[in-house]
Amino acid sequence: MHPRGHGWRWRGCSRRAVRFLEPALLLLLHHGPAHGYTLLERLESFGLGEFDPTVVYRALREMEEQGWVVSAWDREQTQGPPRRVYRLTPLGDEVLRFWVQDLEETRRMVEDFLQAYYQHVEEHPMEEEP
Amino acid sequence: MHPRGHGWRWRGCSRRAVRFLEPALLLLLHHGPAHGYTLLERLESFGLGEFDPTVVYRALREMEEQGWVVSAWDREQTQGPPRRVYRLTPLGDEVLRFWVQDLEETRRMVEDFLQAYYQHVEEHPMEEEP
DNA sequence: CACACTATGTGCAATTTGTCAATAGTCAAC
DNA sequence: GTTGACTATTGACAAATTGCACATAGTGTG
Repeated sequence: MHPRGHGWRWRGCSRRAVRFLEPALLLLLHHGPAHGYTLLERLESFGLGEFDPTVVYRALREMEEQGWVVSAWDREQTQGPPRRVYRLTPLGDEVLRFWVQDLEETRRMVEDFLQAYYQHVEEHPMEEEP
Repeated sequence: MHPRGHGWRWRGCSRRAVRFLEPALLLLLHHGPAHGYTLLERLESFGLGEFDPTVVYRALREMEEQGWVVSAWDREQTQGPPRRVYRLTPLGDEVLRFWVQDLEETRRMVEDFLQAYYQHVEEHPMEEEP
């Protein structure tokens, strides 16, 4: 059974993947330059769900505004229209390291939360309804 | 050093990959009924950062709309104006269990990401700038 | 040329989040 | 008795985020 239909909107769940988008793109670009369309595919094989192309392209353009990546047009080796090839900048590399620190902290938070949950339900296995 | 000033936004802590507010409130209410103001304080002692009161109260009202909690006014044992005491419903209890499953999945994602990162930087310790 | 696939982009509505300010009761001190 | 500090909740609106529908355009195949 799924909590939809009980008023569960699945927020935070469908949205969760989006929160990983920027760090995931930075990490993929740490492997080497790439263009949006392949990044889109690699993201999915990354364990996160599917992404709307628009969202990915937009994220890349915003990351370029921030100076985390730079892009150049590639009109050559393409099986379609020209494509924009993104490359990580030193700043982007730095930002990726900060993201990693942040995810470490997040991991601790998730673990603390889950531990608190399991410990509590262990001590209070049945909840009496008043 | 913090990446502010490099275009990194980091307002509050909103860009964190995981949002804990709702599951944390559900877990706190699993301990027993409580009103917003104390939940606000307990959230902070929970290891998560500080929360804006408005955000917490709003979350509680929305959770009530969803039927995860119910509230009643308490005009008695108060050191101030009447307060709204929230209590977890059976549905809220169920939703908490789904949140826990979701956080387990999130934990796996964070761990996979971090592992991919560390593995990659280990194999490519220095990035040459072209 | 019609069609599938590659590749990127615009624009806008809907939702979510942040913030500022308002209201209001209790208590203690002055 | 009123000023100020703390308790407690809410409203309204701006700003940011996200989803989605659609637009554009090149390449290769039958």
